[in-house]
Parts: sequence; C-alpha cells; structure tokens
Amino acid sequence: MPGTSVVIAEDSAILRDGLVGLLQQAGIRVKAALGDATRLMEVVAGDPPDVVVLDVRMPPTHTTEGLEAALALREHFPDVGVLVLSQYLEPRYAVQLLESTSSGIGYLLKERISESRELISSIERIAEGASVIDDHVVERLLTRRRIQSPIEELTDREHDVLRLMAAGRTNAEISEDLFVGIKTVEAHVRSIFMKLGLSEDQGNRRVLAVLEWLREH
Amino acid sequence: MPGTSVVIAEDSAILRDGLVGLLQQAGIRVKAALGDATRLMEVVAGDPPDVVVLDVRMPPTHTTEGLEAALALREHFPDVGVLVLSQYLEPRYAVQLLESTSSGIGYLLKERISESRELISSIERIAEGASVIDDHVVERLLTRRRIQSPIEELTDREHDVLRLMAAGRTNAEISEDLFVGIKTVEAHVRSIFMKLGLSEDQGNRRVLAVLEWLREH
DNA sequence: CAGCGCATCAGGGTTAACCCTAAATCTCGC
DNA sequence: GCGAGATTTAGGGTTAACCCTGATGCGCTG
Repeated sequence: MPGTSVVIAEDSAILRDGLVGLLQQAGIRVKAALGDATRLMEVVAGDPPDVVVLDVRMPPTHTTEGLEAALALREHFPDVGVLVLSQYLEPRYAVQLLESTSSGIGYLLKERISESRELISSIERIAEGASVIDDHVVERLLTRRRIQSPIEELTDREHDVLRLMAAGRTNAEISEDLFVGIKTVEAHVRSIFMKLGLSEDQGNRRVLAVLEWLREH
Repeated sequence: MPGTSVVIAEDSAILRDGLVGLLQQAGIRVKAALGDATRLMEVVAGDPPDVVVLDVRMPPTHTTEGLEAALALREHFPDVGVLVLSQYLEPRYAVQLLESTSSGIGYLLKERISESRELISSIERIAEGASVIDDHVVERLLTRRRIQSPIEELTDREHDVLRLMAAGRTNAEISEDLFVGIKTVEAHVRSIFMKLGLSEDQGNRRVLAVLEWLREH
C-alpha cells in the first residue's frame, strides 16, 4: 500500500520524531507533524491525508484534547481515518470513539507498539477503512461487560452518596452536603450495599463499597 | 561538546527511533540502540559510551529492569553517565538513583522532553559529570518531605491492621486474621488514627485511613 | 537495672453505622 | 390516571466501631 499519507499530532518531540522516521521509512508520506491539536483541523482541511495519527493527551490541558480532536475530525472529515495513540489503558475513550463511528478508527497503546510493523499495518488498515483496536482494550471491555460492576446499577443519588463516602465523609456530613436528612443517607447507603452485593456480614461494607467505587475511578 | 557518545536502551521502537534521530541530528554519536537491558552490560563493557540513556520500564517484566540496569552500570562503570527516562512520576526511583551515586546521573520524565534541546543539554551535562533531575521530581520530593505521609510512623503491627482494614475487613475479622483479641485490634486502630492525624471528628476515620494507605500502595 | 516503646487485653462507656417497617412526594412512561 | 421507581423521611431497634483508663509482659537501650 504505497502512497498512504498521514498527518501526525503528538506533543512529545521524541515520539513525534520517531513516528515521522518510522512511517517515512515504511514508505508512508507524512504530510505534517504537529505538536498540538490547535491547527490540526485547518491542516487536514487544507490537504486531507488518508489517516491522522494523534495522541489522546495533548497541550494545553493534557486531558482529552486528542480525543475531542478525533471526534471533530470524524464529524467533518468522515473519509479521513483516525488512529489514536494512548499512553494508558482508557477503555472509555476507545468506547467513545467506537460509538462515534464504525470504521476507519484505531486505538492503540503506545507501549504495545514495540514492533513498528504493528503500527504500519494498523495505519494501512485504517486507511482502507478498517478499525484497529488494541487487544488489551478489547479484552478489558469484554471482561468488564461480563463481570460488570454492579456500580452502574446505582441511581444518581446513590452515586452522590457513594462518592462522598469514598471521600471519607460520615453519614452526617453527607446529609449536610446533599441537604437531606441523615435517615435519607442511611437509606441510600443500605441500598448501595444491597446493589453492590455486600448484603451479608463479611467485611466492613462501607470500606468495601468505597473500594468498589475507587476501582471505577 | 561534539563527540559525545551514547548507548540507548528503550523497548518502544518509536521512542528508540526518535531518540536515535534526535541525538544524531544534534551531533551525538549513538553507539548502540537496544530494545531491552539484557545485553546492555556487555555492550557497554565492549565499547563504553559517555552516557547510557535508558527507560525505567523494560522487558521482560516492565517493572524496574531499567533502574536495576542503571544501578548495575554505576557500580561497574562509574565513569559512564546514566540518564533514566521515566514514563511516570516515580520519585522513589530517582531517590534510589541519587543515593547510589552523586554525579553523572539524570532522571527525566518523557513527557517533559517536549523540547529536544532539553534532552541534548541534559545528556551533555551528564557526560560532563553533572546530575540532572526533572524539576517535577524535585518539587515532589521537597513537598513530600514537608507534608510527609505519617503512614511511615506506624509500627509493623499497625501496618498489618491497616492493611487488613484496607482490604475491607472488620475489626473482628482482623482479630481472627492476626490471632489477637478484638480489644487489641481496637487499640491499634486508635493508634493508627492518632498517628495519621485523624483525631478530630471530621470524616469517617476508617475510610480516610484506608484512603491514606491506598495512596502509598 | 531502669526506662521506654510495643503489643496485648479487660472493663465500661458513647456513638455512628447499620437494619426493618412504613409512608409521603415526585416524575415518568404507558 | 396509574403503576413503577426514585427520593425523601420517621420511629425504633442492634451492633460494630469507636474512646478512656489501666494493666501485663517483652525486648531493647542507656
């Protein structure tokens, strides 16, 4: 697949340089290599590549700029593939990407790209319209669905209470925080325990509920 | 400082390639670029560079291979500088490195090397025998010393109790686990609260103690 | 040896965290 | 409107998690 073209957006100079080198060596044409996402849209608009390769976290806030850029790209340029590189295992981002579209999307972990062949083939498959998701991410998603945390069964209010419990607040403090009675908080707490399967007397349920909450956050 | 020579050990092909490119472009001679630390010692022994640049986490276990390699290098080749690149902020590693020697050591965060100049100058300063520590790491170390977690003040037994508390066990269960009386566990718990500064009646002390424990583990 | 910290536990408190039942709103979809 | 679920709260329990005081024995150190 000679002639595949890409635009890179990656803030780390080392990684950016490494990507450019690897891709060019593989016969892929690098149209641009940006250090942030601010000018990404206009660069792509001016000279659309086959695939945009970008990092999830980028300046200025280093949170989800890359992801937002990816979603915006898919909206305005559906024909341009997007390969998101992530430092960590963040299935939520991958899910959000997959929900936005169904093809021409990739989500790979940087660590996993020990073999440059993996990266090259991923880009070429995305250019062809396929989707490439890191095995680790897929596995996590599948196991999550199976052993799904019952924490998602909680209502909004119960979430509020559990969040404050996880912040180390007492029931009395939580009732003040939420402007409700202590009895109400107790009722929510009991409901939380039930939904989390902490019914019987084994272990400190309050701590166990907090641990469960922390596992998801 | 023309003629500075380095050996690179970095498992990510992208980063490794990027490093080689950046350094060569800056006039630094790259004697070797390895994907893991297994052959690092013999490569360095065969043709000692001025500086070895390596990642903290590397195959096969991706834990502290890089760090151990760095310590081993300092021991056998005190004249060879070592620059450790870390993905995350892990002050412990930096401390361990600093304790092993006092010069020719560097510890930088990958994210921080947005400017390649920073990397180049760091390598050259290390080649000259200086030490380079990332500002963020230094800051964290200093603030840690000041607001040092009082969790280290705990005795062995108190650690046992807190660990079980963090596992969601009740006092009664802990007393069974440790083969002591409930009153003993209660005494330890009270002592833990006091040492962690959770004396006042604000917040659920048990949960807060667990959170403190989790922060260190 | 005298002192100190640690670990152990008793006895006797207080209270926050729990359970159960019951009931009043409110919203929402059918 | 009517049932379902969410949210709210009362009243009246039980218990685990706490506090305080005091005591014993052990090992280490000055």
